[in-house]
Amino acid sequence: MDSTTTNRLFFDGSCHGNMLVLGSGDPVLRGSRSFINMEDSLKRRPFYSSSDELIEEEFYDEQLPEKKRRLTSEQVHLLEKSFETDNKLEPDRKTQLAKKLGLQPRQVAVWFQNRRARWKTKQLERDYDLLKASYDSLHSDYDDIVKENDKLKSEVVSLTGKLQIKVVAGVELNQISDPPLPPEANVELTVMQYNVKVEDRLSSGSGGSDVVDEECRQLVDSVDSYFPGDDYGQCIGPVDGVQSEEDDISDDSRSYFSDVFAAAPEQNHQESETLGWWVWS
DNA sequence: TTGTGTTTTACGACCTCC
DNA sequence: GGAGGTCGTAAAACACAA
Repeated sequence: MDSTTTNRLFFDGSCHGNMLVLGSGDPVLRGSRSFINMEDSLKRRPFYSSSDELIEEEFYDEQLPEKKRRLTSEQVHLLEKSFETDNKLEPDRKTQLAKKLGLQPRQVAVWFQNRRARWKTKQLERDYDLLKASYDSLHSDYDDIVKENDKLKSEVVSLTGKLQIKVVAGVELNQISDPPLPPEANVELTVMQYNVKVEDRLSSGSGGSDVVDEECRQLVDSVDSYFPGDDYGQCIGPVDGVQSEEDDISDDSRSYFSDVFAAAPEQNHQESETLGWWVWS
């Protein structure tokens, strides 16, 4: 048992001779208490319930252990009202309150100390709740942005793939054209149109099957799901001026995608870098 | 009734301010 | 240096489920 524990052993009765009797219907003995530690005997302080209960001084028993008792609801109510007015306790106010409540000034001071501690705990809980609500809101916004980001990314990938297929189509059509299309020709064919033309050519018995590159056919056959791979680059030649009549895009967009086409083989190897900033986590 | 968790009262140690 | 504050904690009082 440490000194603190020892000091907290109470004795019923007080060297100061104060004795408190029970309030009506209250079984709690209202005696004055202090510590058992002899070194602290001079620090002993009596407890009081109310000033008008300080009677029958000779009734107390020094041999009985002190009982810690709670303040009455009236005392607590008055203390609470005072606390609402000001949570700090000036000496005058402390004295007045103690006198009014029939308590030791020290008890009033301790009550305010403990009350401030409880208030602080509650305040911390309120602050935590506010911060958590704020965090949850931000997190929700973040999730929405990530979803929108993913959606836009997949849209870009899909559109880029489709446009690259059209480039391939333009190149192959040029290869099988008789006579070949001039390099600067503006190839305005959709993938569907390309497929029809190629099939017509192949079915004509002209021996054109040797011309069609099998790998490039595969690319054409998978327009919707195709994502640029390592093989498609070899099928792509100079593509300046290629555009589709189906794409309702601005001049700026066109020039952007032209750059994409020209850089496609390189992009194929650097895609993760190119799109890296899209990814937040 | 009893075991257990929570609240309240009270204290010591330490810190800050005048 | 003293008064009064916070902080951490002990222990009584209290609430409540089993």
